[in-house]
Amino acid sequence: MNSGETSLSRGTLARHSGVNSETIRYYEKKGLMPDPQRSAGGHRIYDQSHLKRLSFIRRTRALGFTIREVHDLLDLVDSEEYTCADVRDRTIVHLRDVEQKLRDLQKMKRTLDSMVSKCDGGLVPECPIIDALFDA
Amino acid sequence: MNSGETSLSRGTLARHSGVNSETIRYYEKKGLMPDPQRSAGGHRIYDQSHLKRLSFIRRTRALGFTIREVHDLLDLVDSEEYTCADVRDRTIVHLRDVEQKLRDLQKMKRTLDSMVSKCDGGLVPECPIIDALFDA
DNA sequence: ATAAGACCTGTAGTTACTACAGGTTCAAGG
DNA sequence: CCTTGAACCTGTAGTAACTACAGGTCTTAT
Repeated sequence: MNSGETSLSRGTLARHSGVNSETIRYYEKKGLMPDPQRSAGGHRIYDQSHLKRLSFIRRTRALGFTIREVHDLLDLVDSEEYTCADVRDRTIVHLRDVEQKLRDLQKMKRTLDSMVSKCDGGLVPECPIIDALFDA
Repeated sequence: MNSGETSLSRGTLARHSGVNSETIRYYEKKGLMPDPQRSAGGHRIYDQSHLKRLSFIRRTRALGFTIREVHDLLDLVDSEEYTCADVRDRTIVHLRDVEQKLRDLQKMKRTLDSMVSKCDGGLVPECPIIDALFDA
């Protein structure tokens, strides 16, 4: 059995995804991760698709999306029962949000870049970083 | 008095920054916001610089940085006592993080863009969005 | 066969807010 | 000047999203 399918324990999934193993249980309870298969003794059994899903959740959370929003994004994937118009509307909301985050990060990157390049061993230059990043 | 300086109450600062007014108190307790001036009766008095700082905090938190990390970024601004090498090292750490977040967001934006453009009124197309966004 | 280590459930603690209770101050209208 | 209602004060309690622990069971390498 299990020729091409690698099965993973919760701990292994945790190590591979970078998500704390307790958090995996938490995501299951919150409905972000599906109830997985179980061994005869009750241990959770995961596969590659769970790893992808969990990595997606980790990165999306790290970008500041709430659990609710991640759930929403995953619904776009999981469900076949929305109309295309629904999906488009929901997607556009997230897209606006993503675009704003992108602009903010680009500003931040430019400022950090310029700080790094200005620093050449002396004392701290005058860095009105807040002004540069976010004018009011 | 107060010719060019507009002074702001906590509520006004909250409305202008988009940060909950209770959260302003919280940030003060955590040392992200400075102890502000007080009126004779004890009310907090803010100015334009507080507004900038608070907006910075809000956006940076929305990008998934922890309070600790925001504190760290603000330290780069506030302090004159670090050497330039210190600042550069700390900045580079954040820069790597920002660059990863940028890559993730760009992937997410591309996928959302393509979802929106594919949707033209029918049913949901097959969207293996997780695969598209984050291959394992 | 057995013992260390990973897993099980349920619960309690932490971080980052957010809301409320009970009282004081401010500022606009009379 | 006085009132009165909104906004503010402090301290504390509640929520979201984890994270850790306690006490017991299962797995797996020897």
